[in-house]
Amino acid sequence: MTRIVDVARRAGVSTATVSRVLNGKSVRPALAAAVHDAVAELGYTPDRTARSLRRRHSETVALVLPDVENPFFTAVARGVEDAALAAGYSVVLCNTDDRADKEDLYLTVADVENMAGVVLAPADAHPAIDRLVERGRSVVVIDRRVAHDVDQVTFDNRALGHRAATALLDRGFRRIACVTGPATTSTAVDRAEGWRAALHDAGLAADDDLLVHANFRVDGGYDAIGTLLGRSPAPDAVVATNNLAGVGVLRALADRHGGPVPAPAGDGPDGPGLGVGVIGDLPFATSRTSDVALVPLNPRGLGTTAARLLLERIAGSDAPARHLVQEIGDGTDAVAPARPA
Amino acid sequence: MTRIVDVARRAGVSTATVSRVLNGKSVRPALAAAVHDAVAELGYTPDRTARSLRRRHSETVALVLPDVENPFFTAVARGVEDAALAAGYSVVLCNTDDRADKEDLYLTVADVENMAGVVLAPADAHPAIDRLVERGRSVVVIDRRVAHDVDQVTFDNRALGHRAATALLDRGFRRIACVTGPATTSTAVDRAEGWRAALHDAGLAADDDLLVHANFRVDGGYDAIGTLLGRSPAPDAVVATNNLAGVGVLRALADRHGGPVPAPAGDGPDGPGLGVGVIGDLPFATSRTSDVALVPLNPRGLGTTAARLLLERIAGSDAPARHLVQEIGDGTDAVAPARPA
DNA sequence: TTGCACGCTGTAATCGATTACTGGCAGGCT
DNA sequence: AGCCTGCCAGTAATCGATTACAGCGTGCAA
Repeated sequence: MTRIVDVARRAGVSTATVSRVLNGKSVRPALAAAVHDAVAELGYTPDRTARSLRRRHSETVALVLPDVENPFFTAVARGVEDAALAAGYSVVLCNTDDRADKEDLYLTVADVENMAGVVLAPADAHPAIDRLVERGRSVVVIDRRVAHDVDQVTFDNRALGHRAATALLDRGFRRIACVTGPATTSTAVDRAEGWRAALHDAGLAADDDLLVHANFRVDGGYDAIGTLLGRSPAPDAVVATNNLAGVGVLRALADRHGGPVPAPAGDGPDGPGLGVGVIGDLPFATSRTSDVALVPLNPRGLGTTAARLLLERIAGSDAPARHLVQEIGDGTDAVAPARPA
Repeated sequence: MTRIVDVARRAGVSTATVSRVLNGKSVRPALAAAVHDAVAELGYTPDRTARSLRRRHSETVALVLPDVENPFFTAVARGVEDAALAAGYSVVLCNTDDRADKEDLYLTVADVENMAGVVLAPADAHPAIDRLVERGRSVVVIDRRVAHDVDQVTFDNRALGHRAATALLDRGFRRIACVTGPATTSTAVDRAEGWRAALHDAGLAADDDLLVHANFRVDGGYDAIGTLLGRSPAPDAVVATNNLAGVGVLRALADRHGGPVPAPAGDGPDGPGLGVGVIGDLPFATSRTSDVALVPLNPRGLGTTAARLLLERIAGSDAPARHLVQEIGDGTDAVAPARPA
């Protein structure tokens, strides 16, 4: 292992000078050149651990997610990883299973490991990030809004719900149900609100019968179809407000009578078909998705945006906390400042 | 930040004693108790960075994967994470996109970051792990076999291929094609070999026409169906040797005539249906999977097994390199030693 | 009683990079 | 000439935990 002293000796300078050259402080050109030569000859890379000890923070960021097995979050992870890596940071991945206690654990780990920062998709509306923030660690919250005064990046969830419902309205459906997540998550609530607003805008009632608070997993969507088909009158279409609920809905329909229908007229042989709208992407769909009204998201963009904010904080920005809205149009990753609440 | 000296002062002992208590060396019980009290009162946690500097390796393991967006690998990641976390290690995730250059980069990062070890699903048969091994870092290779003398955990891929083909034979199919991955990966080759053997065992010819070397992604499976339907005589069923190729196959069939058929008799309205067998799981399938002959895997078990081996190495085991075969029966994570090659 | 061995504890060195502080030198000003 | 300023480079302190080494006390044997 070559150390900084080896480089210093070889270049005929002090370790301080080597350090300065490597960190871009001003040094006489001749010495800088000698240092660079020595570094190249010895193949020297600074020891990250020693550097972290001295600098009091590491070059690692934590990405704390409810569920890495959800393709939405894996895409987020890719985005974070891309941006972080380009800046020389590594990403450690942490799964909370949507449980506050595991989340706390990981946030503590991030703290005692002196990680440079945390990107957090919180399990509930009150993540334990205050201590981290007080200690000067950078934190960016994504996907779900929280009341804390930290940087946040979310989608315009109300607009997403509105758009999904409108797409089904445009296809001619009239009695449109909504399968959303727990009422405790802002994402679930906001998307459902958008759905409701779209129905109102179309002059239709958003019957409470038609709103199901399930969970954001496959089984939630699956079971919700059972519930909804028991309503009378039954809906003629359903909006699933996230990808996994959408998978569950589609699988339930496939198990019953062959899948979603593109328009109200298209009754299948096994009963009246349901139209389906899904907020999110279905990268592993095993059926035709052209009959589904998809409102694609841009989770990877969400990840890169969050990482960018985080890196700015790590670099020392002390601007007031920002709340960005991740744009989704056509997979670009443009970002708009949040509407004033 | 409370440091070890604070604890030492409070307990009225030296830092050496505190360290020894915390690391389980023998210390007079009275002092140990005092240290424990002080630790509890101050809420002390040792600084991992400082510890890593001194111990010359960190408490982090790298998990280097071709593609975290593939549900198979995310499940592997969960397994590794569970086991590593239980042992107090963090996991950093690295995406190689199946490219050797990115893989090299990450392996180098793992080295210069003094990571305790690496779990690697290699992009090709010759990962650059020799330098890591020489430097005494622990390495476990998973999923694909390599010629290096390191611990490896794989599935019995030949048996998997055999089983998938046999399942289709049992359903009455006779002209069974195979869509597998690049001929450069042992996994793709072995599974195809199993497919071929099953046909031979049934007294059928494994026509070269029916073996497609695609890639292990969705588009590979999708396009392969186009190729196979152009053969004459066309196959009556197809084995996809990994999950994503399976997704592609199913989606291609859905786009053409409504999906897989459970048996050769079941011609659909839009043409002769194909039977489908898939090695792997389809957690995000949006169609009925009961018509698909699934050979489920146990990627999470693969991950925990690999992590277990890795942790043993990190703890200092210098047993000869092991090659384990991950069992898949019923989702358990039992492990058998490899058959002698 | 003296000597030796053993076991526990404390002091201080160590891991490797960063950086506060000090000192030297050059150039400009009075 | 004498003084001050500013720039640059080197020395050494520093981050916090671990551990080699030394010292001390106890107990046993001669």
